[in-house]
Amino acid sequence: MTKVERAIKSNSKASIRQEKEKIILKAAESVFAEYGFRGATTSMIAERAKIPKANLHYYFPTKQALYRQVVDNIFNIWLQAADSFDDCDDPVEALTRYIEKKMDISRENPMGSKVWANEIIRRAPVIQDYLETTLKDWTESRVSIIQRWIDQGRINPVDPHYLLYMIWSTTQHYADFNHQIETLNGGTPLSDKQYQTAKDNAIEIILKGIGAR
Amino acid sequence: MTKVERAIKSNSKASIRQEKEKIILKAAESVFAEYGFRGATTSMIAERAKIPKANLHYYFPTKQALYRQVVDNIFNIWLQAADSFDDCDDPVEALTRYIEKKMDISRENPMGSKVWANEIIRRAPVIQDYLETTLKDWTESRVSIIQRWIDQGRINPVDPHYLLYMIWSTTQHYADFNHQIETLNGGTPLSDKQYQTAKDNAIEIILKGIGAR
DNA sequence: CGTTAATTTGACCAAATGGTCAGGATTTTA
DNA sequence: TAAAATCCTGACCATTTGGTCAAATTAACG
Repeated sequence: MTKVERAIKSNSKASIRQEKEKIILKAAESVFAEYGFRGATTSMIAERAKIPKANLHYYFPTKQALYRQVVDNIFNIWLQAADSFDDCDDPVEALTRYIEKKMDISRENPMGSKVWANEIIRRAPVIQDYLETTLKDWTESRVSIIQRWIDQGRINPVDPHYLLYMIWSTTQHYADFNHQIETLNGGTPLSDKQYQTAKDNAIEIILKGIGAR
Repeated sequence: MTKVERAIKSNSKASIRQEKEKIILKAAESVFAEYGFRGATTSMIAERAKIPKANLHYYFPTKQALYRQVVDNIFNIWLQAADSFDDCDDPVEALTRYIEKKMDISRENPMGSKVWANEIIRRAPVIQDYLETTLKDWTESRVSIIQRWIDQGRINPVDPHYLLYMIWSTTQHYADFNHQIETLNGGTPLSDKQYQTAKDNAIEIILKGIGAR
């Protein structure tokens, strides 16, 4: 009995679409992550989702539409992490939380991060509007917060932009380059303990690096 | 008079191959950077090199061969940066030099960095052997050096691997994600001055972060 | 039930793809 | 200058690609 068959059993037609879209999106995410938009093929995605290609096109009429959906989901996850920066006015706590959250996302959703990386490398044909609006606004507001910390003498004077880039790159590296890290780790993925150490090290170096602790 | 025509003038048949291969490789690098191996097409590369596709296939019989050549060139650049880590036993100077060199490479050769990123994201189908031999050996030897610094109390105890990953990610981010950075910078690339600041910030935060200064 | 609506899929298509090739142009060499 | 070697390219080809469609299957509902 397949997942879909089980879905049919449990809730039938109503949930079959929901269930299948989820399966397709997951398959699509991993194929887009690995090959980028152009390099990905709808038959690869269909194969990975274990459905005929024609069925895939029943749910998502075009490759574009499917890709768009995948990217939207990723952006929502990104926004989740963004929230963890709020909530707190203390630089140590705010940055610790943010870095932790981003590291967790890299571990739990590496494919999403890779799709994002591919998008940016291709000069963001699909998400350019996000970058210019949501991302830009969020960044500017965070830059202000960090600048205030600097003005208050709570952290050293560094350009907040480059601090953010450092956090983004360091954390996302564990998703985008996990294959390289795995290879250097003797061919096995980082254990939970190793990953915790990586996380601690990242937080430690960055916080100490800006004189926050 | 085209570049090639000039090449013919200056040295003729002997250098024409050399000259054209360079043009093709440069075009190929930028297309592979943008679309990955699968997503790139030989006609796109030919178009960007301003030659007929058949001519491209005269110099590089297959897309694979062309890609291999591009990746080899990039790896050589990588090795260049690797050298700058040697020469010196002082952590501050060695790391400063290394980070500087990597930042310079990101600025001067962003396409190469992107091809590398694509390769890793694709699980290194072409360069896996490099990762397991050259990169692994280099990394292990650098890890030993860093560990010695720690044992000597010259820097704080951090896992050297994660320190290296941080350096790689931070520096390469300025190449791989330069479009995002540009967008957040108001649509214009970082000026030389801004780039210098980014470089200084990266060095400052990392060195202070590990207690080296 | 039986009718309607949603889902599934094999067969198909036009366009794009990596690559070939014959024959022409240019340069080198004897 | 002749012929050998290298370089160039329009036309071509088999395969792959994104996407369609009609017909079949399954579920929903009165």
